[in-house]
Amino acid sequence: MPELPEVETVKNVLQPRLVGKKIVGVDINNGAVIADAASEFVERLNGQAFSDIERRGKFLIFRFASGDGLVVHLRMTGCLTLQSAQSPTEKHTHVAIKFDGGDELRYSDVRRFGKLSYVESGALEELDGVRRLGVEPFDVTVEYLKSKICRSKKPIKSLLMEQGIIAGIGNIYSDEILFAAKINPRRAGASLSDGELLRLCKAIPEQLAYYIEKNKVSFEEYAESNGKSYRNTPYLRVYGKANMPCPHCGAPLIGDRIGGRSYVYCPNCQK
DNA sequence: GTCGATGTTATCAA
DNA sequence: TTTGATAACATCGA
Repeated sequence: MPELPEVETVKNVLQPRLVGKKIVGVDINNGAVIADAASEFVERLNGQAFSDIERRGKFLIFRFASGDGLVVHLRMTGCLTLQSAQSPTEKHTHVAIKFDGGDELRYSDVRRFGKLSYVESGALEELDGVRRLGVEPFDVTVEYLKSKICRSKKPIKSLLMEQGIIAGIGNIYSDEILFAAKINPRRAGASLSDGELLRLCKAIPEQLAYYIEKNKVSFEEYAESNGKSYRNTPYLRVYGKANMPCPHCGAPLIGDRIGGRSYVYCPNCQK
């Protein structure tokens, strides 16, 4: 499900409620979502106290007072909620991290693509995936972007989704970014002019910041929807809107596929 | 019942 | 080098 704006929402919702909480137990219903052995995972989490939450790309990094950490990637359908231990559990809840106050952090994931990894202090950045990430979208410069894509024949949409170039952009927001920058998703990276690179470089942080803002939800609202309350989808301009009128020029938006991923663009506005 | 698609990513073959 | 298929898995809609 989530790309950077949604992961940012999860972080913002959980942060104030989670920091300071001490783990008194861990229930694992399905060890498939744990990177290492389940028993070891439980043992190491026990007694840890949360000190902070960070987001890096689409990864959530929970820091403990001990210096160790818990790294979570939600992939397609992963979901984290903080709930009372008494509240009914969803069908696909695989892990429950229990606190002394009687509530628990639950990880549910219908398709089980997501992963939870316990990481020792100092080894956080070396975790596979995290280690290979490119810059955060808010730190992209024209020079950086140019250096990464100017020799590539790959479609710019695919390049935007490469986590090793820019961390956090997926299928939805690559469509939205390219629409905002008025660039055809199929254009080869190497074919972009300096002017187009500039537009792209501006659109990347602007679009993500816009959708983070539109996605702000209260803790209660988030909990109520079992962590599925992503409120920014009504504001999407092209993703999932094939055949509907372009919000800019009114021409019908076109749906197509690149490398197995569907995308939508306006043939009139995006050259 | 079947097929295709779904917001992710690692890996492998051509 | 790069592109596409595949695999992990469950669910939904046509």
